[in-house]
Amino acid sequence: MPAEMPPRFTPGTIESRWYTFWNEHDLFKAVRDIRKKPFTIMIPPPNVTGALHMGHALNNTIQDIVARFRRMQGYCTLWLPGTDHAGIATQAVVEKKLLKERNVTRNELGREAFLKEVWAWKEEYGNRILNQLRRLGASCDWSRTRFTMDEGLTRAVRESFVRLWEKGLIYRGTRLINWDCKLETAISDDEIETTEVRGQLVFLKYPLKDAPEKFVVVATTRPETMFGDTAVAVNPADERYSNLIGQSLVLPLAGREIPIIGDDTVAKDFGTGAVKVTPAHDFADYERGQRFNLPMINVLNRDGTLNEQAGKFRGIDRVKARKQVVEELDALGLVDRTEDYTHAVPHSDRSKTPVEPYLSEQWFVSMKPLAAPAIAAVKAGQDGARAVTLMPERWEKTYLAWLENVRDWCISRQLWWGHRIPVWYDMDGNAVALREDPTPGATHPKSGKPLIRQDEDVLDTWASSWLWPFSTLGWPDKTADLDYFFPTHFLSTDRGIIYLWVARMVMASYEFMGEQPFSTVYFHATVLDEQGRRMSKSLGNGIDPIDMFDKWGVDAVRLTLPLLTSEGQDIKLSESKFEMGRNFCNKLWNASRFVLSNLGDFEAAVGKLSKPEREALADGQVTELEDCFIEGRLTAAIVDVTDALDRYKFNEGGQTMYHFVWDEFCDWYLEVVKPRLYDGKGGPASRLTAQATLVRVLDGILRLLHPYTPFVTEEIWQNLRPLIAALQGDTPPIALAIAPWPKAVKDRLFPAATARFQFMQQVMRGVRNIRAEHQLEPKAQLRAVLRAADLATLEKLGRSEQETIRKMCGLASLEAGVGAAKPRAAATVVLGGGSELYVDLAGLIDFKMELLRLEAGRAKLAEGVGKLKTKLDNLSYVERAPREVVTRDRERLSDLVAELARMEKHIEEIRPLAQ
RNA sequence: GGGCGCGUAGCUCAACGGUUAGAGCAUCUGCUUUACACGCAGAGGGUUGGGGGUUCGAAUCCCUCCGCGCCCA
Repeated sequence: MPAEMPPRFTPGTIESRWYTFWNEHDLFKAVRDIRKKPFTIMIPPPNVTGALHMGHALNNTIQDIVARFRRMQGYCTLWLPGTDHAGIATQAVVEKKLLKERNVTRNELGREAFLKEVWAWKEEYGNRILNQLRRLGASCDWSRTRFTMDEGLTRAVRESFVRLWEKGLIYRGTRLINWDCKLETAISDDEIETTEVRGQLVFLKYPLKDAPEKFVVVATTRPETMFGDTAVAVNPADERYSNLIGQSLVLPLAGREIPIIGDDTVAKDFGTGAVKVTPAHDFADYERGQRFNLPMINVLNRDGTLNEQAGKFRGIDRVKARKQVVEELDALGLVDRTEDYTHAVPHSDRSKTPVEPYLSEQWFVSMKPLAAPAIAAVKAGQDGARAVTLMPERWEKTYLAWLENVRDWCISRQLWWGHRIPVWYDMDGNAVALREDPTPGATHPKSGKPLIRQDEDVLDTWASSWLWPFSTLGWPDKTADLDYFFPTHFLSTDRGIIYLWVARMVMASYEFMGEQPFSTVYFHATVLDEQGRRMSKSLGNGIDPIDMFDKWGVDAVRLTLPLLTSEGQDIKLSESKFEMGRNFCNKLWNASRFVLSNLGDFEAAVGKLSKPEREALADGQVTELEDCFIEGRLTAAIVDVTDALDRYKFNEGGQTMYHFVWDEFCDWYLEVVKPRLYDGKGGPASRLTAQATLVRVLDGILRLLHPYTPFVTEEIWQNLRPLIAALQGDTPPIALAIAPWPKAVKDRLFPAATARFQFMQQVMRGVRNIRAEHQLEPKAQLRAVLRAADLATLEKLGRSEQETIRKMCGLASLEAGVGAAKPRAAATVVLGGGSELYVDLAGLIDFKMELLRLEAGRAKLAEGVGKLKTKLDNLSYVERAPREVVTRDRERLSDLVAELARMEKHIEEIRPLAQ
């Protein structure tokens, strides 16, 4: 055993050591190879301002499992990493920093100087999250790291913009958009966080024009927007108001006349059933305004203060104005009442201020024409195949619902950090989009007048990330990478960005590449806290993955996360959950210590073999029962794990390995094989076979586990590597990370040996059960008798297996035979298939206990018999159920009946002893 | 309001319509057995949220009610 293997697995040092090793040998570099199939994963680029959170840890663990699995399977695997420039977030971070450190604003600095500052910040801090991914063990091709503001990706953004422009799919228009009053920019839905706010619902009285003493009362949480009201809407089915439809109201303070309109989308039971309509400051009202052709009156300035429409309230911030307007109206007797009211208010994720729906001139992309192919992509064709498969499948519905009702995309942002909109204007304001910056003196292609200025705004960050699957490979150039690695194969992401990113990538890919961006999209679980709440900074309930890496080891975290969830179900996480992964890693570590410590003489022994002898050993031509058993179980594990990973069932693969390593390899094989290693059981040949089996099976385990726990498996495997080399007579790969994925050999399932081994397990469990239930001295040497049902059963247990049972169960003797006699005073275990096990307990126990034990067993059997009888007595069951099901039940019943009878016989035999 | 999901052992979760519903943690009983106490050997623990239906057969499919979560409006 290598001296450096301590009895507890200590993850710390080996993690960085192997990560460095893998990279120094360029093992993750995807080198195009026409003989290999490509397998491509594009990382969902995290914000360059970001820090690794648990969602990232899970998502990137999943991607790394797939990447490592495919790499080991021999695919030319590319996992391409990178970050996005996160326009608003990054600009906000740098603005804050400048204000704090130098007390300057970006406006004081000027656009160019400010952008220099942002780039400097990016160079210094922008790699944090990528380094955290390295810590996680991510097997990315770092040589291909991309950033959405790279020269190449910038060119891609520009090319895409101009192409859409040329197709007439980009237009400028005045629309209602989400406005961040603090940052003074349009923002996307993604940058909005809806929070519950305690506010007030104010009931305002709007007088009827023709009967000023009468009022319509409207309820609102934003009274200050009343200056923008251009109607009051009621449900036409609402008897309280239906007769008023068509009449006019006089808008207080403003004195304007506004109509009462009938709109069946108005909720009769909300507030008073009459709502003020403010098309320029409310999304529902905006649509209402369009339908009813209402005027739109903007009452806000860019900074959130009221504008001249608000008369004397002009220049006052909307929140302050809210109070003042109510006071003023109250003085006029126009406030009916106020109620406390808790409601959901959209806040800007960045500035934490309430977002205002704001009417402004922005650039938009027409989405309808782009949506059609993206819709077709997820729908199954005639052959049942689809270009893009969503997992779990149910997200198709969400995806389709969005695309089928897709609205035009506001792509302009009033920021400096981002891709500047490649649109230039002449002196008359005629716009043109250009691939290259215009040379001095360039003119507008249509007006012929000189282009005098570029649009000030930048594009939404998503306008670059929707190109990510191909811009990262060199598009718009026709590169060899693009040709080889695209379309990509697997995308793992958060379901929260299904619209913002996933659907848009599919649209962009069909538009610009003519095919799908990826074949499978996997929406991973959301990581919640112990109480099932989303982890968030404001709640402070987040668990920092880096802390968990330090505390439990990266492998433990990586293994635990997929083990905790089946596909699509969210994870309720607490720190202590990682104990499971930590304990497993330690188990694997110690099993390996055991194996390696018993292989000191292995290389020398193998060296003495002839070539055919060595090859037979290497081929796993095993003879002993336990060797066949564990080889068979390994084969089954290979089949199951490969299948699970092929289907992206990470939980299943992890469970399979957990169970195989712990319950089969450690608990049974290692224990059974010990006498051959320690005590010379079976002689030197048997020892060598055991050693070869240990090498082979541990090698297989390490390979199968490597995608889940890359560090500990690599560490162990490197220790095992010389032994693998000796056994195989060749040079294994330099690292487990690039070792071939195990292949299952069909004829190595060994079903007969497995059944025999399981019989042996049954016997041993029987003895252990008796020992425990009767609280016998652990060291008491017991005499056991196995009465086999028949010769075939008896032959399941060879001399060697009987010895194993004796040794592992602490038996003085084990007598086995078809006609073996039951000792007079014995505890009994009725085994399946007609065999029985007796443990002679004369003078050792109170047989009242044994009577109770048997009676409990009888009750269980009787219950089973009862259930099966009822089932089989049912004629329609026998007639309608599949024959094999009925046959199986019949056999099972006759077994149980026989067992029950024998159990009863034993009870009667015991009864006199229990007096 | 519309859509989606969830409710199974004390807790967290599994379980292609078909053996007596399984794991991990927790609990209980033993154990310093020379890989591992981050361990070993045993055990207990369930009217699968309630009600109804389909079926030979339901945790699983349908309806309904109750509770919880998410998305869209």
